[in-house]
Amino acid sequence: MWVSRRTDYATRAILVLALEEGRPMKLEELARRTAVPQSVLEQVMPTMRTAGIVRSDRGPSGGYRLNKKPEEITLERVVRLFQGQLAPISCVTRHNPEPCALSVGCTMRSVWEEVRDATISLLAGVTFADLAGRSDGAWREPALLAIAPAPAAREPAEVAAAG
Amino acid sequence: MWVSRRTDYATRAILVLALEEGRPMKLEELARRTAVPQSVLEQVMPTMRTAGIVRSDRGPSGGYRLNKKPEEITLERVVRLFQGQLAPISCVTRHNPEPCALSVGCTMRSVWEEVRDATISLLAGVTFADLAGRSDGAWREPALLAIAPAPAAREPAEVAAAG
DNA sequence: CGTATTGTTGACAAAAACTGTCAGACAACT
DNA sequence: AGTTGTCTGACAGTTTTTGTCAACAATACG
Repeated sequence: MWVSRRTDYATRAILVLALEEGRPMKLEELARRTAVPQSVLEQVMPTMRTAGIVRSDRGPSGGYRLNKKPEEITLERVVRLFQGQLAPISCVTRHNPEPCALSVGCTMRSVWEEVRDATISLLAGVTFADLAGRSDGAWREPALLAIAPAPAAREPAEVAAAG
Repeated sequence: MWVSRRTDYATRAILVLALEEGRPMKLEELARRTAVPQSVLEQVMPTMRTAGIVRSDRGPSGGYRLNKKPEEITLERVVRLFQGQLAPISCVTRHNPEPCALSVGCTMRSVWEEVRDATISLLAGVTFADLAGRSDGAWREPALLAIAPAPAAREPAEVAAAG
């Protein structure tokens, strides 16, 4: 039910690039605009380059650009890249699901499959052109990025299940 | 995008109890029927008891029973209990979301909210009466549980994002 | 009462995942 | 050649997850 930080970072980066369509953006600027540590983007961006989502040019006047049109990049694509399998549990991944300890008649399976499919179809239906459209300006203000990131507190809802 | 093992275990346990409606089931039997390590169920079941989902009786002839009718227990309830916040990212939890580093105009936020809501409404729409209905027999065969559980391998899909 | 049976609790260890940092290699442009 | 910028892998600290265990509390039954 949770998306890793790198996934979050990646989507932000693509969104910024989509808004800046065309102009190559340096890692340093991209990091600033997305409020992501540059050292992490150093890892994230090459992964997306390998996947064909962005292209990069080295040297002065280099930087990152989208390698496709924003409307061709779905959120699912990006999430998948960093998140791995989208299934909520290992016995219902779409490709080679792990054999279930309760293989025959594992009833829960069908529900997890539904959750998976709902998530996937939602993510697959959103492109970065859509997102850029929703964005409208606010992102372009570097001043807004000055807010300090709060430390993440991620506690279970009601009772601690673990000791 | 992933559900913890304990969440999985908990749902299995409730399902088995729903199928056995009425009869109290000992931890040991429950563990066997769900293929869950007993020592883990020792943690999971009391949590569900505290939450009012099951009741327990000690002593000989004791064990666990559902504390509500299966149709009153939604999957969301159980998942929430162990999974904590269902939002895919910390700035979009329904209750006190963490302030976003890009608070104003954080475009991604709306999508994560959609993912969250889709997941929640799906989980909230499924009760354990439904699940028990889907189950139909297969679960009742202890023989089917003999299959050894495979070690979980949970790797990113395409390119390793981390070193 | 006492004993066997069963759930309860908290501490704990090992493993895995996540996050962020860094240094040095490599490529392209001037 | 030098400068700018990307690429890669190793790495350390932290947090989460997973499972185990032992001591404890309550109930049933003789």
